[in-house]
Formats: sequence, structure tokens, C-alpha cells
Amino acid sequence: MLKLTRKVEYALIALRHMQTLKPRKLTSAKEIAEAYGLPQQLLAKTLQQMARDSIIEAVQGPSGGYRIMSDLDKISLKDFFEKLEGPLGIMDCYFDSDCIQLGACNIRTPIQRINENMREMFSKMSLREVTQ
Amino acid sequence: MLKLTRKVEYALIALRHMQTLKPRKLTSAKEIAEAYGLPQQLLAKTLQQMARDSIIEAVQGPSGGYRIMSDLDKISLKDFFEKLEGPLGIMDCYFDSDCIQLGACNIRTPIQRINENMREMFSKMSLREVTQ
DNA sequence: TTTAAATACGATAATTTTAGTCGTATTTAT
DNA sequence: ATAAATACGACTAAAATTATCGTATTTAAA
Repeated sequence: MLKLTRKVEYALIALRHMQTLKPRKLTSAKEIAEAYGLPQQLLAKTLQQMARDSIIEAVQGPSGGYRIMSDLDKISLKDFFEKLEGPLGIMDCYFDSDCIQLGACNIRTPIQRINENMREMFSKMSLREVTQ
Repeated sequence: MLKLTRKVEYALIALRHMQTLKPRKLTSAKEIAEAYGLPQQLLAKTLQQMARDSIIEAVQGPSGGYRIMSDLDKISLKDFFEKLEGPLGIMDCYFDSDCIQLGACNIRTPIQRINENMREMFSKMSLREVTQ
């Protein structure tokens, strides 16, 4: 099924929400969570991670919150996904070495080919294309 | 991470193995499981499913087994993945209707755009490209 | 300068999904 | 008849994901 996690889903919802606001206007995790019925704490973690990755900016204290920081045009979906979820690929034999297979595996190369195609595809799409 | 399940992994290993054999030669779940250190019963289920989908052919009885049936050039990766795992997409909001979101969701359309791109990409790759 | 509302984040619990096993039936070559 | 294979539903185990808890820190504003 090739699915991404909720984290990405919440991140996209939040970004899309922020884009509807006036530039530099802050919005809080609570606000977004209530608006879309998301679990606030989990959403908050996602927002915190995006802040660490400089996709958004966090402002602490009361009347603090988050706002978009980067130019979303300049962030590829590949980078976005990988920042939130780690390396992109249909199977992990590409990066993790402790595969069950010792040397018997016969699909490593073809899998890598698929993975490269996927990465290329998501490299060509910008985050803005998705959030706008 | 966008990962596929073991089912697909085992299916690919099995197909690739069959391709190394003489055409029409049968191989059993046991044989493949032992050769690659896979759980035999689970592999068998995957083979059975591929047989139901007419990708391979099953022959019962002792000295029975499986062999490739379809022209793998004619099966797209999209069809292959969807046969084994159901609809292809990075999130299921496309097909499943019981989403948490009532009408508040703001990312359905962009998600569908990504999903379409993915399906298109996998439509263009044949199963043979991967197993050969 | 106290309070309250927000972010920050590690730890843990709950849930869901995936992976694997078991048991039994059926088929069929020998 | 027997044995080796496929077929498959039911169940268990393990892993991954999702969500919550608890606490610390920051800081605007009363």
C-alpha cells in the first residue's frame, strides 16, 4: 500500500492551514488540532520536528505558535518526506544492513532501481505543489 | 518510509527464482523457502495468491509446485502491487471513506495528486524489469 | 513578579498492522 | 494406500504506529 505515516499527514494539514493565514501570522498546535480534530500532542511533536528542520519557525511563550519559515517551493517532497520519516524506499534492504538474507537475496538490485525511480519522482515535486 | 510488505518481497524473490529455471519447470514453496531462508507457510500463501491472480500457475499433488504463467512484460508494477496489497497510494484517504476527518480535511486533493503520480510511475514499469 | 499559555521532549501505553504459525482439507503421482 | 504437494481459514506473536502522560522551559501580560 506504500503508505506514509500520520506524521506526514498532520504536517501537510498544518502547512496547508498556515498557508491560508496572513504571512508571518502565528498559529498554535491547539488551534490546528481543534480545527481539524487532530490529537494535539502528536501534532505538536510533528510541528516541533518541522521547526527543527527549519520548515517552520516556532515562537515560544503565550501568544506564541508556529509559522512557515522556508520557501515551500524550494523544498522537494523527497526532502520533506525524508526529514519526517527517514530514507524513502519501498523496502529497507537499501539502507539497513541487518537483513535476514545473508547473501542469498536476489532482489536487492531491482529494488534499488525502484527506489531510485521513486526518489527521482519525489525530487521533482515541491512541497508547495502539495500544500497550495 | 513508504514500504511494501514482506508479501511483495517474497513474491519478487520467488518470481526471480523461477526465472532462473528452465521454462515450465516447477518449483515448490519448500524449495524456495529453503533456498532463501524464508518462512515456508507465509511464502506459500503469497504463491497461492499469485496463482489466484494468474501470475503463476499451481500444480497440485506430489512433484507439483509453481511456475510462471503470465508474460511478466505485460504486468505493470502497479497491477502487481495492487494485486498483492490493494490500492496504491501514500495515504488511504483516497479509497477509505471512514476517515477521521469529517469535512475538515484540507489535503485530500493534493494527496490524490501525489497518488496519481505514483500510480503513473508504477504503471510504466513492468514486473519483468524488476525480476530480470 | 507571579501567572498562564505556549513550545519542547523523553517515556510509556494503547492500538493497529504485519508477520508468522497451526491445523486441516484437498489433490494426485507413485 | 501413501506421501508430498497445494489451499486456506483461524489464530498467535511481534513489530510498528499512534496516542498519551508528565514535566521542563519560555515568555507575554496582568
